[in-house]
Amino acid sequence: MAVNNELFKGTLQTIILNLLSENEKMYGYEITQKVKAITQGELMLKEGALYPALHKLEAEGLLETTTEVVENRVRKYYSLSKNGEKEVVNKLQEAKDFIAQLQLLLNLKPAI
Amino acid sequence: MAVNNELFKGTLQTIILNLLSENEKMYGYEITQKVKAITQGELMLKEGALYPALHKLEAEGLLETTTEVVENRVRKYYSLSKNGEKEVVNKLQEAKDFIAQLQLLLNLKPAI
DNA sequence: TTTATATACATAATTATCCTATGTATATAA
DNA sequence: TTATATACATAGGATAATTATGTATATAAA
Repeated sequence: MAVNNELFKGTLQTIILNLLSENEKMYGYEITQKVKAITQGELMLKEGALYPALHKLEAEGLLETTTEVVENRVRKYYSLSKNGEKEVVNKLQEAKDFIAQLQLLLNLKPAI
Repeated sequence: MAVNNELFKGTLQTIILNLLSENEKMYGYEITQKVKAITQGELMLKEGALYPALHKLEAEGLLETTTEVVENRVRKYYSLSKNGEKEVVNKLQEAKDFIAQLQLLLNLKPAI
């Protein structure tokens, strides 16, 4: 029973940047598997969404890459640049604000 | 300081349906003002997003309309249909699941 | 008086983001 | 030899929202 992927629009960059803030370096396929594991298979990050997003973040200077060959297959590792480290803080705050506002709008505010 | 509207993509229908589950009937302009008030001006619901969304929900049979003339201006009131009342429950659950997964992915899970 | 703002609806054109489908390539299990 | 997993990449299409524009009335400000 997967979640409605439509809702995750706009959150992909934040998810990628946050994963890379917790792991020194990750490669694309690894990111898809990590997302799958964290959400217990509910969110399947598609290649057609992931790779363009990674390329865009790299073009914006938020990610840096190194390539390694492992078992005759090329792996392209991504890691946060200095700017990426700064940006992930902003993106996470944006996400927090977004969730707070959405909970307000939908009356989902948990009684703490 | 407005939130990143990009993140709200996909949540608009849920927001509209939820507001209409709390109010017997609302008209478009009223919905934009209500959203503005709830979020204290952080989320500005644009007409170009709202009206097409209302028309779509009506076309799907989730909303019903009545028109009234108030101070020489036409108001088009929207209210939940029977199907709309059922659908708002599903949409809210989807939103809850989405928020939970996003909090997991971004390590925003509050320590309860 | 005419300009700006608020109210009230609507839609066309553009932009952004994601998904589906497809392609290349290696390794391993069935 | 077929399917599955690993690993990257991109073209084409779908969806949804934004921007811009249009119509129209009422009122406050300049």
